[in-house]
Amino acid sequence: MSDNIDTTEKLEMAKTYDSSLVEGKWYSYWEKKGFFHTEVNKEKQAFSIVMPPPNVTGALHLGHAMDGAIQDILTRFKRMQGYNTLWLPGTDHAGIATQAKVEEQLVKEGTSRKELGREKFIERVWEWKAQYGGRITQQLRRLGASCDWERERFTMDEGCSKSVREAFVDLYHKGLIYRGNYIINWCPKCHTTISDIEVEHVDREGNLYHLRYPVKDSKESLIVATTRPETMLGDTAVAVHPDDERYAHLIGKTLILPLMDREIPIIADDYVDREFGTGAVKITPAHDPNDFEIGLRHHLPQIVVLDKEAKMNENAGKYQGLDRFEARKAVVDDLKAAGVLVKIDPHAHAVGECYRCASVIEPMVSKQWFVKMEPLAKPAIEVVKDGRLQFVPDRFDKIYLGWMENIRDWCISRQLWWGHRIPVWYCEECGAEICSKEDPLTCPTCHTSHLMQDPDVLDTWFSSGLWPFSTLGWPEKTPELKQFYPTSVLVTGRDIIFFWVARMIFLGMEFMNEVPFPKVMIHGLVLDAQGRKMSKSLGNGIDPIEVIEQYGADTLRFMLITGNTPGNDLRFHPERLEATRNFSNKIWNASRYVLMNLEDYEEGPRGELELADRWILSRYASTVEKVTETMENYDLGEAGRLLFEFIWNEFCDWYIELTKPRLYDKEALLARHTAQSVLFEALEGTLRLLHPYMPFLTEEIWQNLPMQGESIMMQTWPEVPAYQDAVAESNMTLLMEAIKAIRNIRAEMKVSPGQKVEIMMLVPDKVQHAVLENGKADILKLAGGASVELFEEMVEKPAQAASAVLEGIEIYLPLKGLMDLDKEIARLEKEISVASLDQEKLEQKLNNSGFTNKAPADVVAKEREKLEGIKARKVALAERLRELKENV
RNA sequence: GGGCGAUUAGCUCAGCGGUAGAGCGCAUCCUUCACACGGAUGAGGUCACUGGUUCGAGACCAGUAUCGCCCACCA
Repeated sequence: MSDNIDTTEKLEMAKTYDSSLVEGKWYSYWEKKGFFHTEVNKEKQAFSIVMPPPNVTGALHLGHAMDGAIQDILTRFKRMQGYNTLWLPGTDHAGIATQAKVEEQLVKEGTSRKELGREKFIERVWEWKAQYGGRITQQLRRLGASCDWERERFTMDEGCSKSVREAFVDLYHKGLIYRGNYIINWCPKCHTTISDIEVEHVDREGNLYHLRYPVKDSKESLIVATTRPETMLGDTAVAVHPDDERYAHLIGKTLILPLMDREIPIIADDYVDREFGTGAVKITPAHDPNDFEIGLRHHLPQIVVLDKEAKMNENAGKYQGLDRFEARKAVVDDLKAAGVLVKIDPHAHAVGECYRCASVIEPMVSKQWFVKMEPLAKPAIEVVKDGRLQFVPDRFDKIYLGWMENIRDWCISRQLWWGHRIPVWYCEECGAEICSKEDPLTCPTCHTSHLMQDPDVLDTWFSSGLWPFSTLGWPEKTPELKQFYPTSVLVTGRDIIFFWVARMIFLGMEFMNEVPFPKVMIHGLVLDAQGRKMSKSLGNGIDPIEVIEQYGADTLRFMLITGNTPGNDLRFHPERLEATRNFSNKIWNASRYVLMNLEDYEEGPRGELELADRWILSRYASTVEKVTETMENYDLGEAGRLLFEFIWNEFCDWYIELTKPRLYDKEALLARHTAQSVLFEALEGTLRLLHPYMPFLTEEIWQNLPMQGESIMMQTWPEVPAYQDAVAESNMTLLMEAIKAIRNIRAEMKVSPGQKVEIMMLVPDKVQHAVLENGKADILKLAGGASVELFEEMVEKPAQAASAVLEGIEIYLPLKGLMDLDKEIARLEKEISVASLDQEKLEQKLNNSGFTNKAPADVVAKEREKLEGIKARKVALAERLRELKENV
């Protein structure tokens, strides 16, 4: 036990649970005791999860909180089940985001990245990381995350960097990484390329400009339609469909490109859609992905007309220096003046925007590094198809496969400074390209030392794609890698399936020749109350830390996990926080009750179990079984719901109430001890079941129970006890039904709560009779009776009495002078009509020979039984009604 | 242009082949020694629509509508 944490302190018996008083205490206790840490242990089966590394620049948001809660629940669950459990945390260097953050800071200081220079700048980023990078991991601790902080990793730490280097060099030598001039997505604001999935397509209102290009040496002309007239400056052809009769005679002819006075050919290509626009497309190979492809097919020149700022460059003639949107206006004006502009139609189309800064992306031909995807995608597709890797829920299989099957090469070079530098050097003397794990000193070809490293860094996702094994020591064959790879399950949001999950799968297959995880548990997004994504620009974000401070981490966790189904988005409703907090408080108070009555508890054999004891133990056993099963199936919401129901509706509402007479009777030693013992067992076991969901609350309570052991989190997961007792469950149901019926009459007849009434019950069935006879005391207490009298038969039924008719049982509350007879008559009539409806439906069903012939025999028998019950009940009700009417 | 998800009580969501459920909200009552962040009782649903499969369908199939989200090179 740690010096500054006193866990022997007696439970503060406050009526309301105050999470803020206990959460910090327990977290540092767990961490100091080393409960989160795992060593390799070949004797035990492993369970491992790698945490999706949040950006170092980030602050915890509700998405992280949900993601973390799920992983922590699974981790705590498996740890208690006895697995050698590792939840490996870490953060991501997040190239663009981090660089931008530090650049912002530099601007405030009146300097800039360029002024500082590359080396100094990177130093500054590391300083920044040292200072602020721990925020998000501290926040994860607030959530209760039981990850192994001793193994915390960072995508740019030494080990991960070594993995990145290894992976790059290996892929390079296999020919799976190449450099070349291709069309890429350029962000003019971030000044870097971004990959295809980092481009967000947004529908925008724009125009379709129709331009007339004159045919050389002819009076004819060709009208093309374009949404981006300024790119005409880089046109190197116009394409028409090969079978388009309108233009067949023009194919092979030459056009004069207006404004530029350049000659460009008319070519034929299948790509052209005859229906769209005029059926003639201007081709700008350097600035459009399709045009680029067409350009390759027809060997067209590529004329880049934009620079890195998306301003027109020297190839744009007099437009040089204009921003692309200014250039558009200028070009359109000039085209209009030249009589080339035929018309402008409004036209909505998708514009690519930078996922980060929302600038319009410029497709551009540029020399970049790419990962060749086809060979890597193949095994990554197979493992999902043959089930070696499964998405939970499985509908995400299709989404993943659809993407993987249509994947294009991955542009991995970024024009940033913060990130993993591309391990390629160019010889300034002979032009040789050297890719190596060790920094080369001389050129292997010409042996000079004039080498220059490629200035670019790698896409952040390249390093996170190696995360499941780079964090375990790869490329070294470490014991950790051996025990914990493949990891057991990956938990992440559906928004990064392509960015991250897919990359881990194909990189895992390539380097480990094994899936990185057999299961991927995909959860939805946390939306605001209106169902919108939470975002900075909308200002609708909720800070999980504020929620934790107000309601407690347990409440936040439970709320985020329950109330929806796996894979679906969750709307954030503050009212649900209150409801969940009330649940925490309910558990707290139920435990208070148990603890208050456990002061003199000593272990020892129980006396005879009462019905309620057998019932709650049976219900507890069934809860252990179902909770375990649903958790094994990753259905955490359902398991949470089961716990909620058991704790509140069964343990609190019924069992606790039923133990009171025994607990408050200090004379009945054995009976009291028995109740104590059962209460204790059910509560303690339930706390263990609940611990993964509500680690702090359960620890606080558990530490106050007369238990040996350092922490609930290190206890074993409950086995299903052999307490199942169908008889007890059905007898208890009968008793509860009777009590509820009496309560109902009292409420309906407006009998004041203080008013004790005589209760008479007609119970001909011997078994039922015995059950209710034994339950007399409970009925008195829970239904507010002055006396309970049971009859096997009743010659004369009480006249002025309200009644309830259950199946086989009639209950009478003589309320002479207290009741409104008309009201009671009306009540009975209503019940009879409801019963008649039920009877009618059942009879219809049973008269249907299709049903009786084809439905399973037990279903038919059950329906018959039901009908008999209803009939008998109806007879009793009618009888009762008749008697009452006679008395009016 | 494809794909996915949602459509069930006023609200938020479970249920996924055998007579509709929870939480919140609402109504009435209750400050009894676990809890008013509570207890008791109750009201409230032709399970979006149309067909089909089945003895039987919120539940399975086909389609329609509305909303949301992904993906996509029609300039």
